[in-house]
Amino acid sequence: MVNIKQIAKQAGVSVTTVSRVLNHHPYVSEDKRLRVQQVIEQNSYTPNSQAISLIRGKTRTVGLILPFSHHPYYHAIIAGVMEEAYQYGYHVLLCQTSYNPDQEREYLHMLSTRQVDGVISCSRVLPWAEFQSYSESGPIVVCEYTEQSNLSAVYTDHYDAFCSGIQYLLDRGYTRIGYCVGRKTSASSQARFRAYQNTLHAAGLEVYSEWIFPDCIHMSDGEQIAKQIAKMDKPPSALIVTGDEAAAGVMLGARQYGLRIPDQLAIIGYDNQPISAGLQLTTIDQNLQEIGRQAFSLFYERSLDPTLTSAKRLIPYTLIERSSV
Amino acid sequence: MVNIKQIAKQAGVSVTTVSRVLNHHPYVSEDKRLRVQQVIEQNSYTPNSQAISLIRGKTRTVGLILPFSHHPYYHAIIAGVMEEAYQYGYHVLLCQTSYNPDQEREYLHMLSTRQVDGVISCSRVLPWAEFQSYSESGPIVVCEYTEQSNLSAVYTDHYDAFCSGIQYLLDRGYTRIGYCVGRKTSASSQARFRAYQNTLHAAGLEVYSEWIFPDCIHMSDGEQIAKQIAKMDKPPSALIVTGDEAAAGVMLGARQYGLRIPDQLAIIGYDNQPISAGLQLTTIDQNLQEIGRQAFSLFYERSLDPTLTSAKRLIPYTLIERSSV
DNA sequence: ATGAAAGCGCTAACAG
DNA sequence: CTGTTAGCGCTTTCAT
Repeated sequence: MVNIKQIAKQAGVSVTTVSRVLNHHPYVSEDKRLRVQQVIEQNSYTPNSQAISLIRGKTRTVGLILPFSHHPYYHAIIAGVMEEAYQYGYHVLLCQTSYNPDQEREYLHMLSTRQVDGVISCSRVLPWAEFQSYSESGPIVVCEYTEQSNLSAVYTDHYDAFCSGIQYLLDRGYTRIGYCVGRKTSASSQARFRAYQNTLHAAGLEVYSEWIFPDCIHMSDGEQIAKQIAKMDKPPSALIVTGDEAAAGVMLGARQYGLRIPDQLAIIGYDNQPISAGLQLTTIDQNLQEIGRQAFSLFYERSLDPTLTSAKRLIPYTLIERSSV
Repeated sequence: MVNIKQIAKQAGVSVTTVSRVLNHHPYVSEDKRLRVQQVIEQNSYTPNSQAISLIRGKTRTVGLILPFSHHPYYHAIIAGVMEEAYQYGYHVLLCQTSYNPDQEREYLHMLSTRQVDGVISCSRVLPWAEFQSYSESGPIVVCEYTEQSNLSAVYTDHYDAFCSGIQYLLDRGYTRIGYCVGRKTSASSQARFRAYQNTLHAAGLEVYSEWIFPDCIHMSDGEQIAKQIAKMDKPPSALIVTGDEAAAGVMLGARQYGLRIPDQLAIIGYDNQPISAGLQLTTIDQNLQEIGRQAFSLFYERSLDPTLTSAKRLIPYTLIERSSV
């Protein structure tokens, strides 16, 4: 592997001059610049980015932490982050945690070891205090709501979005409303539970805990839930499912188990994934790609100017009406 | 940021000793080891990985090149690569090319700049000769068939898989067989065309070019094709669609445009994605996750032992019978 | 068992 | 405009 020293020698100049040519500095005579460039070409020399990262203290890489890379929800965010990162010449290091706190620590730790300039997290499992402590080593952006002062955040108002989904169902005469979420303990699931309680209470309706289905993430989860509902004595007549993939599962399961949509079961999905368009599924689009883009740009701004304080960005959602309600 | 020198000073030892402790070398007295470890803890010191990469000439990172991160096909491969990479303590850098040759070059170039130890490519657009030239700087694995001697490859026998799909349809009495592919010019599409021609000719059937649909990648593409088919004077009665997402689109479109499945249109998908299970779609599973895993392990072996020559690995496929045929 | 010193490949004062 | 020099933070001979 040829290095800058050898280039300098071959071109008969100092390494500094080579460095200047490399970095497009002014004050290099035209003939030397040409000579150096020629030698660089001849040797197809390229600077070692490890050395540059070491000296500059920057890697132009951001870590993207997610629980698993197997779900369209994360793909949408990945796509948004990648799009923006590419714009600014940054690389994205994929960090899969499987919700394992040790693995999460390990990845956050890359901030301390300067392997990445910052981190974007889609799935914190560590307690906020510990999680936040890593931000001493570089900007961290989370894709969920937080009040932690050192963390930047890009998020959907899940409470509000859920209320509006429920209200949409109420407005259309549905009174037996249920919902499906992913991990019950997540902050967004808790916000949704509050939204559910408050909106139904306000409408003078009762809340049945049997109509709340947790651990509904993949298509197969949705199918199982449809199966359950088909057997219930007192089934919900409408369902909000936080994720189009799972919602699609409910739809397909409903078909299998003889539930007509939307007559017997109305469904609102989440995220406006391609599948929701295909199935004519009404859905709440929380604009995941935009969340990814904004997450990167929040990281980027703070990376350029470390004196910047953390920022919070609320991303608006849209209810997309199709024919599953 | 505290460095090894400061740790050494605080612990009253040399940097060498600290380095030894860090790297679990023998020949460090127990008391010094303890002292050093304490100081490391106190300062929550972590070695700078840029410096280590620089000195070792390795980054423990592999670049994963793909055209876009917006399709379940790539997610499955990503998941496989990530799984294996994690096992060996490697990181994965995501490199999105949008099929742009310049971008592809740029990413391959990271091999020369030592930003990654190797590259796994799911989407080569550069000519083989140029593409292969980058392998001088490190191992490259492609997820497609190639005869290039310096490239490792993990691939499905697309010719064979396609033949068996067509044969499956022929065996069930279908004679008007068509198919959908992604990019028509890709090597796999060409193999499929040959498989199509040869198998149909062997069966004494004619080949209609109108039954070959290119650019069928996303769900919406599939829907459009169903629409076209519904309008055709002489429509195919069976279709192989290389990708379950697109196949799902065809199914859903078929429903919309009044084609019964499988009576009026039989469909075989590809990849055994979750959606195919949901829709009861018969599909050819080319085991994408395994392709990802093997791709990493091929990279890994060559990275450990650079004298190793390139390897080719054929991954078997399976036809999964459900009810769309 | 321990440390001094020489780099890894590059950038950036500083001096000319 | 150009080159000398001192590091960036770490590992690794080579002495001791």
